[in-house]
Formats: sequence, structure tokens, C-alpha cells
Amino acid sequence: MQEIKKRKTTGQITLFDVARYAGVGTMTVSRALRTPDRVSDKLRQKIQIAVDALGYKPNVAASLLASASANRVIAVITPKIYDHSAQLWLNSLQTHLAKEGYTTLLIESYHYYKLESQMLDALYSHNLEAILLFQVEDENFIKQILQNKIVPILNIGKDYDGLTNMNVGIDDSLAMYMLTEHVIKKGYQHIGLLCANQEYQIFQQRLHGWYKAMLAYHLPTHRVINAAKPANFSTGSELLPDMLLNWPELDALICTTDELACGVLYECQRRHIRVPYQLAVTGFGDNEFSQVSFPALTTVALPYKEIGEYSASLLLDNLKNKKVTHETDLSALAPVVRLRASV
Amino acid sequence: MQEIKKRKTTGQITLFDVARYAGVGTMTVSRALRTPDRVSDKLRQKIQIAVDALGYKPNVAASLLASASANRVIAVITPKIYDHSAQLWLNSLQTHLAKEGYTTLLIESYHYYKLESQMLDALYSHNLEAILLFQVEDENFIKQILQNKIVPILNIGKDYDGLTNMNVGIDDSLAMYMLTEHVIKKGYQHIGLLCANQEYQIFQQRLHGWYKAMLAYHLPTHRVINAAKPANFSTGSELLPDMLLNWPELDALICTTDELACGVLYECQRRHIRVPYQLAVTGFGDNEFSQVSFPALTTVALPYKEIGEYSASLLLDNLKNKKVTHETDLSALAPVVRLRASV
DNA sequence: ATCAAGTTTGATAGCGCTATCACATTTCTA
DNA sequence: TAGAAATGTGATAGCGCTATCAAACTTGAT
Repeated sequence: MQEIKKRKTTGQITLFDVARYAGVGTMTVSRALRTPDRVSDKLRQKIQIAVDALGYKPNVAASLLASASANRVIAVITPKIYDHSAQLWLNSLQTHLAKEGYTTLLIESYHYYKLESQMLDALYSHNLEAILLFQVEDENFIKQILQNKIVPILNIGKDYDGLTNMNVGIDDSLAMYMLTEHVIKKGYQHIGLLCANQEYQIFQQRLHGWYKAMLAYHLPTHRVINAAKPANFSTGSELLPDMLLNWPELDALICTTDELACGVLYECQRRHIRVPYQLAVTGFGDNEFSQVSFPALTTVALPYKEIGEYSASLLLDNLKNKKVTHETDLSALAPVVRLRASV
Repeated sequence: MQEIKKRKTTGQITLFDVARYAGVGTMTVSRALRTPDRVSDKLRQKIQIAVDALGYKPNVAASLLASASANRVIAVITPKIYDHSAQLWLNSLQTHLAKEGYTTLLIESYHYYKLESQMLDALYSHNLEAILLFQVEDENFIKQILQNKIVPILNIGKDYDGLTNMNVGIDDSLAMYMLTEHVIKKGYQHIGLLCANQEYQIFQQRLHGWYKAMLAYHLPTHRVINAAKPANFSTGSELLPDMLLNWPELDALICTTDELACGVLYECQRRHIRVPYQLAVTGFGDNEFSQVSFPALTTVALPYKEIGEYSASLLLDNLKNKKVTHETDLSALAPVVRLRASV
């Protein structure tokens, strides 16, 4: 007696199997798993035994389809997690969302915007509950997202004139302004800027912060290298010689990341340039190593952890109440300059 | 005239809407999107217009359910992506899998095994196609996975006696043995080991490699600090004094990560200890900064990029052929010692 | 012009689950 | 003790999609 299979099945144990085993209806099994308090103790126990015995695993696709509900998945779209501080932010965000049962799906597009929009289609198909944009720089892409807006969207980074539902600003420009001001007030005159990852807006914002500070204090703004290379240790080491060659009078060098600055510090040691006496050096980001480096690096910290927490609660509030009325002590989100031995 | 809604819907545009708009059957629309070559040009164009006009987004849950097919999603489970090299591995893996249309879902459990198994249930519910374990250390967890084995499982790291379908070994112990041997052959006698992240097996393997090499050359193995702290720059700086206090005769210090070693280098500078003349220092991992540091760091590189490529192709072959018959030049996967100025 | 073989299309029936409602059972009130 | 209210359970009908198969339309060879 051969059974005729008319259709592919997953071969999984289904709710029906469990129901038959436990001698109850499928609906009762469903309830026992989804809303246990609506099922009597006796049946609930029976069902639990059946579930364990058969090794039942619910089929999320079917559940989603039947309940027409969202997935408790929040997508984070970002061009790239550049550095340690962004990782802090993400980690903090994930932790807070996980507490409420949400899963974070991280998508790094590496700045291929076509990829981003392609992913977007895929994401919308996955019944996700919200989208979080982190330092997405392409305005067209943002507009495209908003055009198909189906779920709440939280933007972290530059504010696109209220295009997004919610926006948490990170002011890299301000942070760099503050840092540069500190350096200027220390009395340095010939202050250069070393910027890498030229192609990313966020680094141009840092550059801009330096520029504004220099202008504000009537200092010359021509001592700049703005390179299209990764902002890492090697690039720092590599570009210091160019800076010194172009502007031998340089007495302070502001770098757009801690990695660049550390590379510069290493190169200074190789060339027996005494920091900060001959050359002051600063970084950006307050990475783990900037406290330990020799000499310790003056840098500026963005409160990514707090921003993560803040953005998580903002998003959760929006998902729950469908209304954002959020008041926070935003001073907690302000940049902090860390003065150390290198200036 | 009010319509009675008997059931919640997602409110999405459905295939049916598209079909009606285009004046064809739903099945034709499904085919036009899934297998376009099986639909005539004329209808395909009509349908495309309808899709664009209505902004149709397919519902993955329904598609999965109907086709009873897997999701083209591969889950990577790992306790933690420790360092840059592991990131290289992951990146390389993702790239290769993406080429074949697979999405990688990264799950970092941060060593909460309960979390890992909880996630596993969730994952199995998501119709994923394969599971990739990266440096998962908990044997119970591995056994539990294998017990419910539904999809192919590839293990990267320690081989659990053929428990997994496929295993790609990374021999941290061998790598450390090779590095230690180099240091010994340079003539150093009083060689210490600095290990952090004590609680993770992978670091204990590195420690073990050092131990074996020291024994093989009849050198004493007591100069060890094995700390339960993060293996970062700070810890390196912090623990060097302890090493020197305990064993002032120390002439070489082998660290289990590049970060530790760099922290040690910084502390040496602070204490005017000349590297390598008074103390030789080595790292592990060949991170980006180890080439630029001052002095440049002798270290050992694991070929994570190649391992990523190899593991991707192994997995893909398994998914396609359902049979693993893989031959590779495994010498490409051997560790490489990078001799630099610090030894 | 005729028929066999290929191609294109759509009606139908589920995939595994849950919303809904009707019915059965228990508990509470007067 | 009857009747109302609350609770527990299961039959049914989809959620939006695709596998399947039969019907309609091509094509080309005779």
C-alpha cells in the first residue's frame, strides 16, 4: 500500500502530529504554545509531553502567514561599521532590543546603494517590524526607503530635514570642533588635519568641524591631507611624512580617527619626533588603545553606548505606542574631549 | 456599505492583486517573478508593469510555506568574533556564499550556551539551509545540535571526533608552536607566556602550543600569566609589570594576541625597556597594526581568508551534491610566522 | 489539412499555522 | 436549583503563495 504524495512537504513534525499524539485539537496545541494560560493544566502537560516526544519545532513561516503579524525583527542598515565606537553603539542597541524579544538583523552594504535597495525589497518581504538606518549617507536611498514606507524608520546620523519618522543625530562636526578648540587654546598655531576615508560623509563632517574651529579662531586652514585610503594605523604612518614634507612648521596634527593618530604616533617614534613637544597629535573616537598608547592619545569620545540605549528606547516606544513622545536628557549624548599626554 | 473583515490581513498588495491588474492568473504572475523564462514576453511585460504600478512585494513567509523549500539562509553561530582575523574569515565566507545567493545570519552568543540553544530552536523554525559553527567550544551544545540534526552542519575549529558532518580545523596550537620554536631558535632562554581570555579554549590552545614547544626544547614552562581579562591593549600594558616582577630574568615574552603584545610594547616604552634587546615580544594574529607598530611585531598569521573560502566551498558543495568529496591543497591553510623587529 | 509534440496558461488544492466563532464545560449568582 | 457568566476546546476557514495537472494554444512534420 503506497501512499501517493501529491505535494512536497517539509517533512517536519507539524502541529497536527502533536495534536494527534496528545489526543487534542490542533488549535489547543497552538494555544498551549502561544498563550499557555488559556489552556487547562492537564492538557498543557499532555501537550508538552507530546512536543518533547516528537521534537516538534514550530514553522515560523506558517505562523507568520496565518497570524499576519510582524516578525519581531528589526533591520539595521548601515554602509559599514567603521570602528569600535560604532560597535559599542550596535551592541548596546542589540542588547536593549533583545530584552524586548526583538532580533536585530545587521546589513552592511559597504556603500553599494544598489545593494541596499535590493536588500530593502528582500527585507520588506520578511515582515520586519522596523528599519534602523545607521549613518546611511545616500539621500536617494533614504528617499526611496521612505517612499515605500511600511514600517517605522529610525535614522541615526545626519538628519534629512525630518524625512524620517525619527532621527537621532550624532554630531561628528561638533565633536571635532570641540577637540580642535582645545588644541587651539593650548596655544598651537600650525595645526594640520589628517583625514582618510575621504569618500565617507562622516569623515568629511569631522573635517568640517576642524575647519569651522580654525576659521573661528582665524587660523589658516590649508594644512590638510584628505586621502581616499582606509583610516587605519598603516595610513597614519604612511601619510605623516607627506604632512611634514608639505608643512615643516606643523606643530599639531589632528587626525580624524584614533587609528590614524596611533599610526602617526608610531611613525613619530621611528623618526624620533617627540610628542607633544615637537608635534601634538590627536585622534577621534576614544578607542580602547588610545588610553594605553605611548604617549596616551588626546581624543574625543562620542557617547555611542548612550545613543544605542536612546535609539532602542525610542524605537520600542514607537512600536508600542505608535506615538513618539520622548524626552531625554540630551546632554548625556554630547561628545566628550579626553585630554591625554599627546597634546 | 461597509465590508466585513473576517480576518486580519497584512494589508499588503498580493499576487492576486497583481494578477487582476494585469488580467492574468495568479500562477502566471508567480511564474513571471520566479521563473521568467517560462512566461511569454508579452505577459511578462504586462506583469512587470502591474508589479511596478502596485508596488508589489512578495511575502516570503507565504512563499516558503507553499514551496516547502529552504530559505537560502545559512546561520553562523559563534561565541564571539574575537579579532580582526576572525572578521576576515567571516567576511570571506559571506562574500563567497553571497555569490551563490545565500544570506549569512551571524549569531554571536557571547558564550551563553543557553542562549545558543534557544536561538537554535528559533533558527530551525526559520527553514535555514545549513549551520556553520565557528569556534564553538561547548561540547554539550554541539551534541545537542547534532541530535536534532536537520540541516548540514559545518564546524570550524576543534574537531569533535567526527561528530559534525564536516570539519575545518584551525590549529592554533600548531601556530603557537611554530612561533615559539622561532623564538627559541633565536637563542632566547627565559621565555614567558602572557595569556588573557583564560576562559576561552582557543586561547588555552595557544598556551598549549607554547607549552609543547618549550617542553620539546627542554626549557622551563613556569613563566606564565594566564589571566581572566579581555585580551586587549590595556591588559597587555597592565600585566607586563607583573611578569617582570615575578621573573626579572625574562628575555622574551610571547603573548597570545597581537593586542596584548602591543600593550606590552607600549608599556616597554614607558619603562624604557628596549625591544628586542632587553626583551623580545611576539603576538598572535598578524593584525593590521602589528606591521606598523614600533617596533614592528613578530607574530603568526592564520590563513583565515583562505579558510573562509574553503569553508564556503565545502558548504556549497555539500548543499549542491549532498556529498562531500573535497580535495584542497591544505598547505594553503597552514599558519605563517611573520618575523619582524620585535624579536 | 491533420495530427503529434511542444509550449504556455490557469483552476485547483494545499503548505502549517492561527483567528474566529460555536459549542461544551465549569463556576458563580440569585 | 435554575440560569447567567466565565472559561476551555475544537471545527472551520483562510493567510499569500506555489506544485500540480489539465486545458488551450503553438509549432512543425507529414
